[in-house]
Amino acid sequence: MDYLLEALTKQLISVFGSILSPVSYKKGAVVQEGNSLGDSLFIVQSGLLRSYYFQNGTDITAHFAVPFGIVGAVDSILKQQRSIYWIEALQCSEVLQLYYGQMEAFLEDNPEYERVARQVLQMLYLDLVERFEGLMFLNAQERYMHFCRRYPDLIQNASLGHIASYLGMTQETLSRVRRSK
Amino acid sequence: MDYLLEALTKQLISVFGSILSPVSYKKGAVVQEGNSLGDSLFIVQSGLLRSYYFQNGTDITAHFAVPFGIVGAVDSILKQQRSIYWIEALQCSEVLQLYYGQMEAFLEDNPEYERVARQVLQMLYLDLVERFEGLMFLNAQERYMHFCRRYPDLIQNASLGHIASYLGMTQETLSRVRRSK
DNA sequence: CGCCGAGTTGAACTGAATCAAGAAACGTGG
DNA sequence: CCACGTTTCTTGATTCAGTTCAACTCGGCG
Repeated sequence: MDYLLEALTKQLISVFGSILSPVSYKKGAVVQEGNSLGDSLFIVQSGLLRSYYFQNGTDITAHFAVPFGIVGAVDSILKQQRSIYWIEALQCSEVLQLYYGQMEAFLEDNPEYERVARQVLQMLYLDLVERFEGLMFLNAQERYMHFCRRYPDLIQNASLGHIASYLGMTQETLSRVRRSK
Repeated sequence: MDYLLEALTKQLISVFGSILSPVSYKKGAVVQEGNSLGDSLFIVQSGLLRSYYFQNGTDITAHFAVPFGIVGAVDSILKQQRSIYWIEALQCSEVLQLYYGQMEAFLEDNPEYERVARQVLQMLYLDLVERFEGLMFLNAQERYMHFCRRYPDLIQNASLGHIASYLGMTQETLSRVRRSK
């Protein structure tokens, strides 16, 4: 699954190379403010980012982005509205910033690359299907085990609370799950 | 939200018109067998279809497709593998069948229409985000109320069990939710 | 040192699942 | 048109996973 992501990301970099800007963030930095127009996607080269939003005042992790991963305010980009998502660097990170407007313009001129954009979206979609089914059919422990297999590196680098909200459980529950296995 | 879907579907019909085949199904008909290569998308013109799959022997509704909606074995199409989804007509229905292979070939020749395909995928994605967040943050009653607002016609045409599994609850729970409000 | 955020642990509570039994609705054939 | 069996829906009693709330531990770091 992840080699697929890697291949796709490399393709993305080679196709959009001319409009990508490398940026570095240090640990804790805000990459993109919420409640604003999120105009970029970020392709992670090293480090770790997280997107999150607030639901009744509590911080909910929407997505973790590890190397070769992509993160962005998808709602803002797809719906042309202010984003609910904040993006922050959980570790010192290097990313390639891709302005969505520039990408659109580029694709306008080079529609033969639309396919790559579509594949990125397909990947996002399939990812979400997996998370959705996890919520539907797996209990807290199973979701966590699945997460550990999928993102082994995150277990040390993301905090309990961040992971718990990503998995749709309280941090107390995740803490108990961890102890019990 | 739904006028957007309607606009997109009309665009889809006008762009791919030459490779769409009208087909009719009577109530209860199997539109596409599961466990096979699902090679088509279906654009609903009238009636009601449902896609579903089996999870530990129980029938889970993945998607309802009302007029202007689209249904297909997305897993099969995106991952090139046998589909877990079955598609059936819940009412006598008229659809436009779009063979995915033909669509790919068509897009190969006319990449300027890739954008339309991407928009369809975006819509599927945003739909799924909404369902995901519903599962995360809403209780059984809230999910059902949301469903009623979104698909008012389905309440009479789909069975309790079909709706319950779509919403991620048992049919007993849905029955109680209905009584209580 | 003492504070502060992050994680742990405990006890009580709760929404929904499960299991089991009936009631209603439905269609099919006599 | 009724009788029958099947499927769909309802209702009740019980159980359980996970939440909530509250207190406590631990490990830095000023």
